[in-house]
Amino acid sequence: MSILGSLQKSTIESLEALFGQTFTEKDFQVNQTKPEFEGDYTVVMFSLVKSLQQSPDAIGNMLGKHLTENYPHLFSAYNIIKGFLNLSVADDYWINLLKAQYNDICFGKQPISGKKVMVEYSSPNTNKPLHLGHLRNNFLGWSVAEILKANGNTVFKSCIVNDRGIHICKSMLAWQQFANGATPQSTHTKGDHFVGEYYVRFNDEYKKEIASLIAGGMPAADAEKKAPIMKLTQQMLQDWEAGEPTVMALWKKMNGWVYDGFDITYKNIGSDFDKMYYESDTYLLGKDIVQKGLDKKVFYTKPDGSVWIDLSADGLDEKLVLRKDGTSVYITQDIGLAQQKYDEYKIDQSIHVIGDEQNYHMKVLQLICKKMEVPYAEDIHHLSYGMVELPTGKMKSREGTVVDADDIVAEMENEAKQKTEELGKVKDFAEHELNELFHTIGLGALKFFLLRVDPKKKMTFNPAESIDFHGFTAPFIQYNYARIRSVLRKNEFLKDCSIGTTFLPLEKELIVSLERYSTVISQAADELNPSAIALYIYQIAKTFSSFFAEHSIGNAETEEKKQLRLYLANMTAIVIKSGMQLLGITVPERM
RNA sequence: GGUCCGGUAGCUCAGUUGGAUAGAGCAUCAGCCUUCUAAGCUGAGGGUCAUUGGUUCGAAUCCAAUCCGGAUCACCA
Repeated sequence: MSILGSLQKSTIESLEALFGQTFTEKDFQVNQTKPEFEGDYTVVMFSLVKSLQQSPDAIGNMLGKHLTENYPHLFSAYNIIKGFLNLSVADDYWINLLKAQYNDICFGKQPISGKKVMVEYSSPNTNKPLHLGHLRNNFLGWSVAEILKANGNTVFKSCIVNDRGIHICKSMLAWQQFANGATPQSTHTKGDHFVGEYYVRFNDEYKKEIASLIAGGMPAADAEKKAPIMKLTQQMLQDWEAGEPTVMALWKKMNGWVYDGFDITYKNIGSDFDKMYYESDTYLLGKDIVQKGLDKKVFYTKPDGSVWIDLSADGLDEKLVLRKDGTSVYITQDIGLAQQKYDEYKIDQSIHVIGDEQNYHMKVLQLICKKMEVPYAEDIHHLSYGMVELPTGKMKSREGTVVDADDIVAEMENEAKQKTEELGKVKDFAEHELNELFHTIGLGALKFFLLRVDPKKKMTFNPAESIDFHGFTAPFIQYNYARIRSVLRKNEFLKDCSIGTTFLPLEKELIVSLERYSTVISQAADELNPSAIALYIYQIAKTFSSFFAEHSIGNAETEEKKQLRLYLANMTAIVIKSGMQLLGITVPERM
């Protein structure tokens, strides 16, 4: 049990013994003690005043006395300042923790609980390459999956590929009309980028046609519908749905190019999936559920034959679930896919990593599932994250104003290369080791940059300012890991050597922080928030960095001190490596 | 217009179910490499927590109103 948990438990027991009243851990607050006061953890008395009918200081005195007397293995001293009971945790406690856990690579993680969770993330379209916004999604989804695993869940990572629909036909049509048979191979272009160019080309041509129609006197709204290239695209979609062979062949060919490109990108950024869903397989799902909903009178039919749900009583609007021609819409597929995931994996929770622009859509999905009374309705969770914007505003693939995923990763690696070469510390590395290091540092910096911010907040990325490698960044953390590893290579652990009984302030700060790891993991899992991990690991690295500058490990005053510091350094390395892994970031042995 | 999200130092962000004198990084300034990696360390300056009112022992945090920014409300996905 964590020290926080032990403190809560012993406080509850003490209050019961002292006052004969039963409390839970929610009835009082426990904080880390501020550095300006003596102690490690603080119990705030005020919330107990009402039910105990005593002054905060009186309760604090009794509680502090009782805790130190009855739990001497946990608490060694206490003081009370203005209603705050500051408790000093016994040095023995930390020494024992250090001895037991300093080399445990599973430290902080929970055993498997049996709970099954699916995390759906990434969800690319097959008409354009991934951009910076997708990277935020990918890093978030992957990290949340790892954090949930660390918290004992069995996790399935899934991906729904938007591989059909009018937007896919746009790039197909543009290729058909303008490519003259060009291929990724013939142009030496990565497949997803190649197809993306035709998606942009479509929109350029479309705009031109609209402009000339308007110039000819047609109203703008009509021009958008009547542009010849759009008419052809709509025809192509109908042909696709009819399974017309040449369209199907073109579709398969171009999607194949895109998948070849995605494979490279996913491999490069470390995304992987246990299950791929394709919209071309799932877009008809959900229709039979709509029928059930009609039977249950959850849905209703309008005179033209279209099917709707009225959510106005829930503060939303009427929502279409089936077109008048009987074809399904976006939400219909999601209803069907949710059912399929549940049937296939018997999951207890389904997490959808989707941008906040779809908050409304996900709310509708959850509501429909509830009204349909499906068993998994309460377990659909939308992990909503804010958009990544440029200083000039939103990124738009259609207009080509995006920060491309492959480009930004390459730039970061290049940046890492430059800085590494300037410092000149790894001149003995072989070329493949150097490339691996640049990848580790560059991609790490990018992942950390995107993950350190609360997911729900939108963020601005300024391409003119390079992402930092100093301060609250992955390279800083990686650097501290490398320093620890260097020290550990140069010094030996002695078997059966005492590590002393006391701590200097910075040693103490480090072990107290390390102990919190499990609490931080479970908090991050509850909140589905990797930034909690990022913040914590940075704080660990910072504390170690101060410690490292202040105290020598190899030349410690005594052998006991040296051993203590080696234990501390080793445990710090393990927590840093473990925590960074939860963010999808690797740490180098040297840099 | 309805609904939802956000507004904390020049910039980017933390700030636990309300708690002690609101914290980091970047940038600026001043120090620190002859010893374990200076991608570092130490220190300084920098705040009307958007505004106003309320709730109470106590509010950046909760409530109400207002201002500003964003998302969304498609027979698109």
